[in-house]
Amino acid sequence: MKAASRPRRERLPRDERVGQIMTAARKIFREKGYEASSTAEIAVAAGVVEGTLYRYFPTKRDLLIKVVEEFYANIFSDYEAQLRGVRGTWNRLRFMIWKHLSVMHGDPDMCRLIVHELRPWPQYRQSSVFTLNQRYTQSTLAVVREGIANGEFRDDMPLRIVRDMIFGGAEHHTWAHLRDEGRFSPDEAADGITNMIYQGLARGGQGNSEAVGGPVKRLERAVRRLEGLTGPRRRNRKRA
Amino acid sequence: MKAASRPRRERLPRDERVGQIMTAARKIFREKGYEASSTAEIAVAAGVVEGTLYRYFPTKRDLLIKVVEEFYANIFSDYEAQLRGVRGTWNRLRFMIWKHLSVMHGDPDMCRLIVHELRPWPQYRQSSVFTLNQRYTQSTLAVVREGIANGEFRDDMPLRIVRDMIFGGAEHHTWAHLRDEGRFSPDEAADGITNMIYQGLARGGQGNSEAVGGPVKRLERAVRRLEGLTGPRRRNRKRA
Amino acid sequence: MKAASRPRRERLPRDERVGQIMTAARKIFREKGYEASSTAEIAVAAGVVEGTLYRYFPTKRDLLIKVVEEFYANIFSDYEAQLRGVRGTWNRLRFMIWKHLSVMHGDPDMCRLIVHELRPWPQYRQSSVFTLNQRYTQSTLAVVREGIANGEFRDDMPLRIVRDMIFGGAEHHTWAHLRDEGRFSPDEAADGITNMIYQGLARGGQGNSEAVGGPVKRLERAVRRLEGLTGPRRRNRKRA
Amino acid sequence: MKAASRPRRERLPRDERVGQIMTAARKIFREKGYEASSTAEIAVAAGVVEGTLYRYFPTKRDLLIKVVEEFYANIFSDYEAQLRGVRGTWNRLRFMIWKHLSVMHGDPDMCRLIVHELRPWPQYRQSSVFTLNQRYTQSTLAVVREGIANGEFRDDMPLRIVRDMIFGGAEHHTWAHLRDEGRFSPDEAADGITNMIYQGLARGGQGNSEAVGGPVKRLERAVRRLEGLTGPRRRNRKRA
DNA sequence: GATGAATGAGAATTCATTCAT
DNA sequence: GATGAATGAATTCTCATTCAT
Repeated sequence: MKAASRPRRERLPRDERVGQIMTAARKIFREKGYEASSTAEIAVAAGVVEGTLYRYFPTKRDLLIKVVEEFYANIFSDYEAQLRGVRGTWNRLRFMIWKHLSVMHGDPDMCRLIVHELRPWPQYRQSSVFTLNQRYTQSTLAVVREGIANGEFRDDMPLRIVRDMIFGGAEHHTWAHLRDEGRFSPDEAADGITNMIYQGLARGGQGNSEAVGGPVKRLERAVRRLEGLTGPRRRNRKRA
Repeated sequence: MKAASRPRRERLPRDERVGQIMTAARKIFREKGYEASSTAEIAVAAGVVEGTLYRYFPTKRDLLIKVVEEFYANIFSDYEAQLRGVRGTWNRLRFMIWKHLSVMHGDPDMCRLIVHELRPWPQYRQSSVFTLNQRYTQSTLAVVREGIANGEFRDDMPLRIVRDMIFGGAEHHTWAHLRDEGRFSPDEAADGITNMIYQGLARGGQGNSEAVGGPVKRLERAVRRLEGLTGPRRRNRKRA
Repeated sequence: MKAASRPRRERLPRDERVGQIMTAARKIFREKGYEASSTAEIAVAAGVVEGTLYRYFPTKRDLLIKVVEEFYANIFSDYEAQLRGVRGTWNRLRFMIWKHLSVMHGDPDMCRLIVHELRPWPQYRQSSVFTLNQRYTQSTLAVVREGIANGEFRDDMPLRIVRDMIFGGAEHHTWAHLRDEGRFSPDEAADGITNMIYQGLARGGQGNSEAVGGPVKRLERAVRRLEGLTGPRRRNRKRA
Repeated sequence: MKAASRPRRERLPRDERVGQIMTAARKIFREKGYEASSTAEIAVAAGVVEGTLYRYFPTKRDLLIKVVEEFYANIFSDYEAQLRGVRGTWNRLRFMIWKHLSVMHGDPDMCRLIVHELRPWPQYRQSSVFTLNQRYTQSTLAVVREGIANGEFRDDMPLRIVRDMIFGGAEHHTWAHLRDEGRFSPDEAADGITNMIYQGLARGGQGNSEAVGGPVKRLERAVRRLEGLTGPRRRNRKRA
C-alpha cells in the first residue's frame, strides 16, 4: 500500500533529469509564456514534484534563462562557420539578416518568450542571453565594417543606426508572426532589409535595386551577381 | 458628527473624477509599470477608494488603455498639421521620424509602458491605441508614397519593409533609453534613420548628400569588389 | 446555492475586525509560538480568510508586534501612576521589580513569546516594544538614582550592572515558569531580588567598594587583600 | 574512468569524519544560526553529501547539540581545577562570574546559538548541555555556600535568587554583545556583578535595614575569613 | 455616487529526511 | 560506508474585483 502511495521514485542521472525538466519547461513556457506558466505545471509535465525543480534550478526565472540559453546554443551554434562560406558583402549581410529572421520564423513562440518576457527584465543585460545576442549583432556589424573597409559602403553612417535598423526592422517585421497574428517570408524580408541597408549604405547609393539604370548600374549588378557565385553555394534567391 | 463618522469624499462631476483617477494612474503606471502597480495604490494616489475606480473603469487594464490613449491624443494631436508645413521628401520623412523619436525621448516611462506592457497584450490590435499608432504609421508611409509618386523613390521596395525599418529601427535605437540605461539624441538618430531610408529608397541613388560620383568612380568600385573575390578568403583584408 | 457557497461576508467596522484578528492571533501565538503558528490557522480562528489578515497587517511579523504592543499597553499602562504612590527606596524598587515579575507570572505564554521570539529578532531594537521596555527600565533605574541622590545608595556601582542584575535576574528566575516547567512566587522573588540589590547598593555596606570608610572598613579591605595574596596558586591542591 | 564517473569520497575513520562534519557545522551554525543553516550547506562545508550527515547524526538538531557539547567540553573543561587555585570568597566568586562572562565575550556567536536557539527548545532540560550548565551553576553556588558556611554571607537569601541574579545578570549584560550590537568588558562586568552579589549577601548588611553589625562583629568575620585561608596567589586585579 | 471590507484562489519557494544504488 | 536524487507538505503573501452599506 505504501508502495502504491509512493509509486515513483525513479532515480535518474542528473543530466537526464535536467533534460526532462528543461524539455517540459520549454514546452510550457512556449505555450503560455513565462508569467502564465506555473512551476506546478512544469513539474507535472516533467514528471517530478515541484521540489525537484528547485534541486536543479534555483528559481523559475533561472529555468527560463537556461531554456533560452539552450535554444540559442542550438540555433546560433554554427552561423559563424556558415558565414565564412558566404562571399560578397550583400550576400554576407543577407545571410546574417536571413538567419535572424529564420529563427523568428521557425520558433515564434520561443522568440516571443525572449522578446516579450526575458528581454524586458531589468537584469537582461547581465544575462548570458544578452551576451550571445551581442555576439550575433557584432558579427553582423563586422560585415558592415568589411563593406566600409573595401569601399563598398560609406563610412559616415553610425554603425549603431545600422544595427538598430537591421535588428529593429527585423523584429518589427516579425511582430505579428510572433503573436500568431500574421505570416511573413524570411526570404522576402531578408531581401527587403538587406537591399535597404545595402543601398542605404552604398557609396554612391544604388543598392541592389532592380531599377533600370544606365550601363554602369547594370555592370554593377553583374558584379554583385558574380560575387554571389564564387563562394559556396548560397544563391540570392530572388535572382534567376 | 457626520463628518467625523464618515469623511465621505466630495461628489465631483464625472469628468473631474475621471481626470483625477487618470492622473494618478498615469503617475503610478509610469513609475512602476503596469503589473507592479496595484489598484489600491492608484486609488490612494487619486484620493478615492478602490471601489470608485471601478465605477469609471471596468478593469485595471481599461484604465491603462485610457491613460495611454490620452497620452497619444496629447502627443500626436497636431503632427498632421505640422507635417503640412514641411516641404521636401527628406524633410517630411525626417519630421515624422524625429517626431516619433522625440516622443520616446521625452517620456520614456510612458513609452516603456506602451512597448513592454500594453503592446504585448493579445487584444492590442483591437485597441484604439493600435489604431492611433496605425494612423501615424500611415502618415509616415504616405510621405514615402509621395516620394515614389514624384519619382524620387523607387517603387519596388515593399512599404511594409520601409515601415518596419523606420519604426523598428527607432524602437531598437531607443531601447536602452526606455530602460533608463542609456541616452540617445533624437536629432542625430532622426538624421541617421532618415538618411538610411532616403538613400535606401532613392531612385538613381543620390541620397541626401553623398553625390554619387561619376560612372567611372562607380565602375572602379565594382571592379574593386570583383578583385576582392578572386583569391582565397582574407587575401585583401590588409589592403588600404 | 451561490449564497450557500459564499455564506459569510459579514462587514465589520475596521476596529472590530482588527480586534477579532488580534484576539485570534494572540491566542494562537500564545499557544504555539510565532514560528509554529500559521497565518492560515490565525485566519480560521479569526473567522476570516487569510487575505483579510493582510488587509490590516502587512506581515505576520507585524501582527505579532501589534499583539505584543497591545499587551504592553494593557500591562504597563499605569505603573508610573502607581509608583508615585509608593514611598521609600526599598519599597519603590520592590514595586518595580514585583510588577515586572508579576507580568511574567500572569502571562507566561505571552512573555515567552516576547522573550524567545520577538526579542531575538535583529530589528528588535528598532521596534516600539523595545522602546516601551526601555521606558520601564529607565523608571526602575530612576528609583536607584533617587537612592543615590539621597545618600541611601553608593554611587560607584555602574547603573548598567544594576539594571542587568535586576532584569536579568528576574528573567532567569522566571525561566522555568515561562516554559511551563516550574513555578515561582513573584512576591518572594521580588523580596529576594530587591534585598539583594538594596543591600548590594547600600551605603555603609562593605562590598568590594573602594569608598573610603571608617577603620573597620579599611581593616576589612586589608583582610580581603590578604586573602588574595597568600601563597602561590595551586599550592594546596593535593592537600588534605 | 572510474574516478571520472564516480568521484567517491575517501573512506575515513569514523572519528575523523565526525570531526569534519562537526567543524563544518560549527562554522555554519555560528555564522547563520540554527534555523538559517541548511543541512545541504553543512554537507558542502564538510565535503560530504547530505546523506552522510545522517549516518553520523540522526537529525540536524542532534548535530547542533553535539557541536554545543563539544564547545562546552572545551571551554569548561578546567574551571574546577582553576577554581581550586583561587582563594577567598570574593575572588572565587569573581572567578566563576568572570569565566562565564569571558566565554560569552570570546565566542559570542556560539553563545548566541546556545542562548537563542538551543535553550528555548522544549527538550533543553533533558539535554546534556543543560547538565553541563547546571554543573557550572552548582560550582558557583558552592562558593556561595562556602561563604555562608564561614559566616561571610548571610544564610537567609535563597540561593536560587543568587544564582538567577548572577547568571541572569551576566546574560543580560552580554545581550547586546551577542547580537553584535555592543561591547562589554568581562573584567569590569565581573567586578560589578561580584561586588553587587558580595555586598548583597554580606552578613551585616541585611536587606531593608541599614543594620550593619557593630565593628566588632565585622572584624570577627574578617578574622574568620583569614582563618579559612591557606592562601594561593590570585590577586584581586583591581588592586595595586 | 461613494465606500471600503472582504474575497480566495494561487503563486514561488524551502529543506530535513529517506533510501535505492 | 557513501552517495545524492527525490520527496512533498507546508509556508507567507498578493491583489483585482465585488457588493452590502
